[in-house]
Amino acid sequence: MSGPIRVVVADDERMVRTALRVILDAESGIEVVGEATTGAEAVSVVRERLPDVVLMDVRMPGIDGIRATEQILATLAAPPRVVVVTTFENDSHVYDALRAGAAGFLLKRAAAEELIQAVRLVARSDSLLFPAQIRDLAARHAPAGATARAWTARLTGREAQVLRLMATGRTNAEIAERMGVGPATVKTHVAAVLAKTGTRDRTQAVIAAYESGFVRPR
Amino acid sequence: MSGPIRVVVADDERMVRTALRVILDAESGIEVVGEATTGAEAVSVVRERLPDVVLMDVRMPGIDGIRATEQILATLAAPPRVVVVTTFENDSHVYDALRAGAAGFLLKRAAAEELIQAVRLVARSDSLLFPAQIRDLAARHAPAGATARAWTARLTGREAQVLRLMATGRTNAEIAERMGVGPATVKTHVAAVLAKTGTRDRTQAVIAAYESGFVRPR
DNA sequence: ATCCGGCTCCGCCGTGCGGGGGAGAGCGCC
DNA sequence: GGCGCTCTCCCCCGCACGGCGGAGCCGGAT
Repeated sequence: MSGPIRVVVADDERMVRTALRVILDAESGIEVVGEATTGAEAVSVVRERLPDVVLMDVRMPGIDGIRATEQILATLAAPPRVVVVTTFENDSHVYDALRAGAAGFLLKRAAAEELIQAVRLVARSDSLLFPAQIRDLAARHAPAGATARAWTARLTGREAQVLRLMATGRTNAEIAERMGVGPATVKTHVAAVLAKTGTRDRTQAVIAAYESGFVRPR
Repeated sequence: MSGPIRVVVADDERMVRTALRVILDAESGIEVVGEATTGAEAVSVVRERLPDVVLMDVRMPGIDGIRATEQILATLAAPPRVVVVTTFENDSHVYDALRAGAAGFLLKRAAAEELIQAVRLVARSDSLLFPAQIRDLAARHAPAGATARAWTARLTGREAQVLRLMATGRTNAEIAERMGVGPATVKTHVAAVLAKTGTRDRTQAVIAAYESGFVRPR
C-alpha cells in the first residue's frame, strides 16, 4: 500500500483550509482529497474518501471536532489517523481530543515543514505524535487528565478501537465484523483491554471508559 | 414495620434544618433522627441512622445533594426514600435529582402541612411523589429531560436500584448480596430492566444509563 | 542478527449471563 | 373479594464471554 498520502481537511475557516491545502498539495506524495466545514460533514467526507490522515479543527459549528473524531474512529473499519489542529497552545479541548483517540495535534501557527512532517509521520506510524512544544505541554497539564491520558497511552490503537466499539454495546462477533478481523482476534484485544484497565469484564471496561472520559455521553 | 417515620435532614443552612426539625418533631409519628450539612455527611449519617426518609438539599458544599442521593441509593441495601428540597421552582437540578433516583421534591416555601404530608406519603408509597405545583412544572420541562424521565418512570424502584448497581460493574451475585436478596431475584430484575430499556445485555443497559443521564460520570 | 511489541488467529474450558417458562406472597385499588 | 402490580424465587437451556496457553507474521529497535 504505497501511493500518495490521502488527506482530508476539516476546518470551518476557509483561510485555514486553503492554507493547509496549498501547503500539502505542493508536496509530492501528499494529496488533499477532501474538505469539510463542520464536524458532521467531516464524518461523511471521511466515510466517502477514506483518507489516510484527517486534519481536524477542534472548534467547529454543530458537531465539534472531538465528537467527529469519536464517530470516525468508532464507525470505520479501518479508521484514518486523526490529527487535531488548534490555534491555542493551551487549548484544553486538545486533551479531550487525545482521549477521543486523536493520533496527535498541531498548532495552526506551525511552519509548513512541520505540517508536512507531521502528516508523513502520522501516516506511517501507529504511535502517538507529540510535536516538540506540545509534548511537555501535555506533561504539564497531566494532573488534570492524568487518569485518562495514562489510560489511552497504555492501549494500542487496535485495543482503543475495540474499547470504543465495546462502549457502543456490541458483542465480540459484531466488533469483529465491523473491524474486518476474526472473532478470536477481537477476544485477544478485549482481554488486553481488560488487563490494562484493571477491569474484569466488558461492562466494567465500558464504565471505566465513561468515568475516565475516554468515551463521553451524548 | 410500624413505629415513627425516621427522617434525616441534610441542608447547609442552619435555619432550614431547624425549621424542618421543629415542624417534623412536633408531629407525632415522625422523628428527626439526624442532620447533615454537606453531601458527604449526609451519606454517612444516613448509613448510621438508616432513616425511612431523607430530606436533601440540592445545593450543598462539596458533594452536592444529587451525588449524595446517588451514593445513598447505590450503596445501601434498603435505601431510604430521598426527597429533594429546593428553593427555586424552576431549579434544573431537580430533574437531575429525579434521574438520580429521588422519590420526589419539595419547595422550601412549602407550608408545614405540605411538608408533613409529603413525608408521610413518601414513607409509605413506592411511587414517585409529585407535589401539586411541581407536577405540571415537570411536564412543562419534560422535553429537556424527557428521555431520562420516561426511562426511570417505567422502572420500578427495585429495578432502578439494580440498574444503578449494574452501572457500578457488579455481577448479579454481588448485587444480590448487597441488596440482601437471592441471585434469582436479581436476575428477574435485570431481565425486566433489559426489557424495559430495550437493551439486550447488561453492557448495553449500562451504556443506556450513561447516555440518558440516569447515571452520570465522575 | 536478534529481540521485542503489536496484530492476527487457533484451540479448550468453566461460568456468568440472558431467555423461557412458572409460582407464591404481599399490597393497593376498585 | 378480586384484579393487577411488585417482589420474591425456582427450573432448564444455550451461548457469549473471559482465562489459559500456543503460534505465526511483521516492523522497528538494538
